[in-house]
Amino acid sequence: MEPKDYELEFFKSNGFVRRQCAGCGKFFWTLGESDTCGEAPCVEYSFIGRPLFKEKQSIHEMRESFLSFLEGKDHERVARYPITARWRDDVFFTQASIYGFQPWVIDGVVDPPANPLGISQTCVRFNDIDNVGKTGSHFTMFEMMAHHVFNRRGKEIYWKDRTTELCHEFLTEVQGLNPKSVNYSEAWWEGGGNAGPCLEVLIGGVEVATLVFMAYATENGGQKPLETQVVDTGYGLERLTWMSQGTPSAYEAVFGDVLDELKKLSGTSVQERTLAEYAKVAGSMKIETAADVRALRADTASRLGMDADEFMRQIRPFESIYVVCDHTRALMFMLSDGIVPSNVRQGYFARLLVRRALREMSQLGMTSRLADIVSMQVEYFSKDFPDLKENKEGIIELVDVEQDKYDDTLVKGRGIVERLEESLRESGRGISDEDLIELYDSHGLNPDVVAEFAEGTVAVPDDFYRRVSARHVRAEDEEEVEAHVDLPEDLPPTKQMFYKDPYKYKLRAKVLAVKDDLVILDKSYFYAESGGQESDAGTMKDMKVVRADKVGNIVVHKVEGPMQAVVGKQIVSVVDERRRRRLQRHHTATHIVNGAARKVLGNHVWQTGAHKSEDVARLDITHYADITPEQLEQIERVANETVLAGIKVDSRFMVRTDAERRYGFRLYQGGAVPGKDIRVVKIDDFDVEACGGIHCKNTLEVGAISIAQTKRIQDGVVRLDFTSGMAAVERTMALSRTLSKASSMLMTTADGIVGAVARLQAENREQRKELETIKKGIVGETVGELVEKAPKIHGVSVVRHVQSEDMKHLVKLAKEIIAHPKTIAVLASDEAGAKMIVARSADVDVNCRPLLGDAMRLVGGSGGGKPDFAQGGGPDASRLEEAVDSVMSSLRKALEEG
RNA sequence: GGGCCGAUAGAUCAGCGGAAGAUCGCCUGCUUUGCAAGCAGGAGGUCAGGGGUUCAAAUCCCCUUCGGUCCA
Repeated sequence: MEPKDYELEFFKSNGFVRRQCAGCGKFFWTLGESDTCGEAPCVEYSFIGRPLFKEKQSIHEMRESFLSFLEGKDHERVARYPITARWRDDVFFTQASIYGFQPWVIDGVVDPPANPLGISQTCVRFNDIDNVGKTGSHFTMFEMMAHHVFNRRGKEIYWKDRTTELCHEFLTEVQGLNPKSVNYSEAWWEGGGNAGPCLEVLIGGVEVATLVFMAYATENGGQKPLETQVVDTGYGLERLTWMSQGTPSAYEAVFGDVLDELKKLSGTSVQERTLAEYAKVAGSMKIETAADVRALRADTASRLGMDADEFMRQIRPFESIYVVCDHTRALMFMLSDGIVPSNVRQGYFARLLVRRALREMSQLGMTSRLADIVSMQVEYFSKDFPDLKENKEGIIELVDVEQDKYDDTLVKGRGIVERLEESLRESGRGISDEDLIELYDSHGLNPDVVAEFAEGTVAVPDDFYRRVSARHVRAEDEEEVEAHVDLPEDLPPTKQMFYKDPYKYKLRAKVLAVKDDLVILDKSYFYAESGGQESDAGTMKDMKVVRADKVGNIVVHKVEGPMQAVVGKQIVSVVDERRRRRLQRHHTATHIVNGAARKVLGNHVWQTGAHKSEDVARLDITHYADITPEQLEQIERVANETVLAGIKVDSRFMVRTDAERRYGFRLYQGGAVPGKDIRVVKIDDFDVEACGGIHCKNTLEVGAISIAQTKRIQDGVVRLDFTSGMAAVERTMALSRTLSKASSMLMTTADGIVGAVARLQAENREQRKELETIKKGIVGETVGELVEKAPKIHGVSVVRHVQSEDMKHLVKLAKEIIAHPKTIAVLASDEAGAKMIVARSADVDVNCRPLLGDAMRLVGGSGGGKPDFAQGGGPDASRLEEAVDSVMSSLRKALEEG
C-alpha cells in the first residue's frame, strides 16, 4: 500500500485534497473541509431525516438509475447471476458481483459477457445474520451494483481515474450529491488470492461503495501483477436507496410496500425519533456480539432519556418486522434460483431463514402463512426480476412445505419439553443449561421456544451459542490421498476422438509415453470416467485396457498383461463396444429422466449427482418430498414418450458465455464445468445441459427407460435408480423370472402372488397365536397338578420341576405357580446350558436370589433377579440336578429357620 | 462434509440388564341414547435389521438402514 497508488489524475485535476482522519488516522481524498474520514464511528450518520440526494428513490428506481447511467457511459447491462454459484465448486453462494466472473474470466480463460459491463448482482451472506433487523443496515440478502472492467494486456479499457470519475459523476450529477460531501478513503483490498488498492466511498457516515483495483495475485507471501487487471466496484444498492430517502433505517427505505403491509398486519407502531436515534447509535458502533447489541440498545435508550424496558418494548416488534422482510426477500431469490430447503449444504440456509422468520412472526403474534409474505415480496420485486413471477408457484410451494416441517418440529418439541419437565420435577430441579443446549442442538428448539413451551422459568446462559458451537469441534478432515502419477512433462493434450465420432471404436495411435502399466497415446477413443459416466474398457494389441483416467487433459490408459506398447510406435486400441453403448444410453437416459422429473415435479428440480454404469444408472435430484407412486409413473411415462419421440440429441462445444446467455444457468446440472468452451448437450427444448459425456445421437437409441426405485437420500434430495436399453430389457426379464419362480412356489399365477402372500401372512399370524395359546393351555393344565402334589415344607408348597424347555416358557410356568398362595417354584431346564428360576408367591418370606446364585455357581454361571423371582443359568448342564438339589436343601433350611 | 439425538402396538411415547406397558385410536357388549361421553371386556408387537458381551439383552457395545436436528 503506497501513497502513489492513490494519487489519481482525477483527484489532482479536480482539486481534491488528501487529508488524514483525526479519528482513525486513515488517509482520504476530498473536496470538503472535514477532518474526519466520513465513516462511522468517526462521524455520526448525517443523512437521517435529511437526505443527501436530490430525490427520494425506491430500490427499483435507484437500481435503474445506476444501470442506465452506466449504459449511457458505454457499459453493457448484464443480467444478474444466480444466488447459488453453480458454476463454482468452492462456494455455496454468490457473495459479491465479481463472483460471476470468477474464476474463468479473471483468469483470462473466458471472455467476459461484456466489457465494460454494469450489473446489479443479488448476493447473500450469512455471517452477520444475527445483526439483521437490529443494526439498521445489515441484510442477509443484498444487491451489489457494479461496473466491471477486465483489462487484458494491450487491451486496457479503463482503470483508476475513469472508475473514480464514473463513481463521482453518478453520485454528484445523477443523484445530486454535493461534491463536498463525499470522501474517498485509501484502503487495501485482499481476497480470493487477489489483492490491490481500493477506494472506499464515504457519504454521510456510511460507506456506500468500494472501488477495488485488482492488480496482484498473492503468492506465497509475495505479490505478482495479474494478467488481467480488474476493476471490481461494489455499490450498495440498499445503502444508496437509504441515503436518498433519509429514513431511520435502511430497512424502512428498501422494503417499501411489503414493510407497510407487515406493519399493518402486525399492528405495530413506534415514534420515528426512537428509530432514528437507534439507527444513529447503531451506525457509530462496531457490532459483533450479543453484548454489543445490548450495549447499543442501552445507549439509545439513555440518549432518548427512555427507560430501557420501555425502549425495548417499542423497538422489538420493529426488529422482528425487519427480520421477516429481510429473510423473506433472501428466501425468495434463493428458492427461485433453485435451492430446495434441506438439512445440508445450501438448503440448510434456506431452512434457517424460514425458521428464523417464523419465530419472529410468532413473536409479533402474526398468524399469516410465511408464504403469504413471500408472495408479497414476489409482487414487489417481480417488475425488475420477471423470473420471480415465473417461479412464484414453485417458491410458494417450497415455503409452505417448509413451514409445515417446522410446525411438525415444534409440535414434537412441545412434547419433548413437557416430558423433560415432568421427569425433572421428581428431582426438583429446572431445565439446565445443558438441557437447553441439547434441546437446541438435537431437536432444533432454541431457548426462547423452550421458554415458551416450559411451565417453569428458563434461564438462558449468555454464552449459549458459543457453547453450542463448542460441541461441534471439528474433527480433522481426512485428506483423500489421490493416487499420484508421475507423468513425463510436456505431453500434449490427448485428442479425444469420441467427440468427433462416438460410434467408432478402433483406432491406430502413436504411443507417447509408457509408465508401469500406464499408456499414453496422442489420440484415443477411450472415455475416462467423468461426469458420473464410468470409464471405457477395451483392448490395446493383446493387452486388456481396464480403465482410462484423465490427468489434466491427458488420457491415461491402465492396461493388464505384458506391456506391448513401445514409445514412438503406433498401436491399435479397440474400445469395448457393448460396454460403451450401454454407458452412452444410460447417459442420454439420465438427461431424459432429469428433464422428465423437472416437467412432472416442477422447476425446483435440479440434478445434484448422477452415476452411469453398464447395468444401472442413478440420478439424484432436488425435491422436497418423497416421490409418490403416481409421480413416478408419470416421470417414467414422460421419459419413455421422449425416447419414442425420436428427438435429435445435439452435442456441441460452445463458448461459455454464449451458452450461458442462450440457455441460462440451468446448464449447470452436473456442477461446475471448467474451461472456455463448454460442451452443450441439447435434447430439443426438453433438456439442455453442460456435459462432457458421450451421448446418443437420437433419443430413440435409448430404447426404453425403466425406473426401478426412488429413495430419499437426504432431506430435499431424491434418488432415481433406472435402466435403459438392453439393461432395461435384462432387468425386466430378470423380474419376470423372479415373478414366475415365486408364483410357482406359491402355486398360483403372477397376478395371484399378492393375494397368496397376504393369505400366507394371515395364516402365519394365526398359527403363531394358536401356538401360544396351546402352550399356555398346557401350562394351565399342569400347574394345578404340580402344586397339588408338591411337598409341603412348613406349609409352603415347593414345586420342583426339571424339563427341557426354553426360558420364556419357564417364566410363564413360574408365574402361574406362584399365583397360588403359599408356593415356591424351583424350575430348571437343560436346554442350551443350564437354566433355573426360583420364585415365590407374595405371602412367603424367602429371598430367592442368593439361593439361586449359590446354586448357579455349581453350573459355572450366575444369576440374579428380584427377591421373589430369581433367574439364572450356567454353561454346565451336567450338574443341573445337583444345583436343583442344593436349592431345595437351602430352601428347606431357610423355611425352617423362618 | 462433520457433530448430536432418535427408531417399542395404528398414532404419541414410557420402560434402559432379570415377567412387553401407558394414553389416544380400533373392535364387542352395557349404560345413556340428541351428541360428546361413561362403564366392562377384547384385538393389536420379528421392541428397525445384523453381529457381539452376558447365565440372561427392548435395555450394554459395534455395524447397517431409516428419521430428526445443529453446524460448515
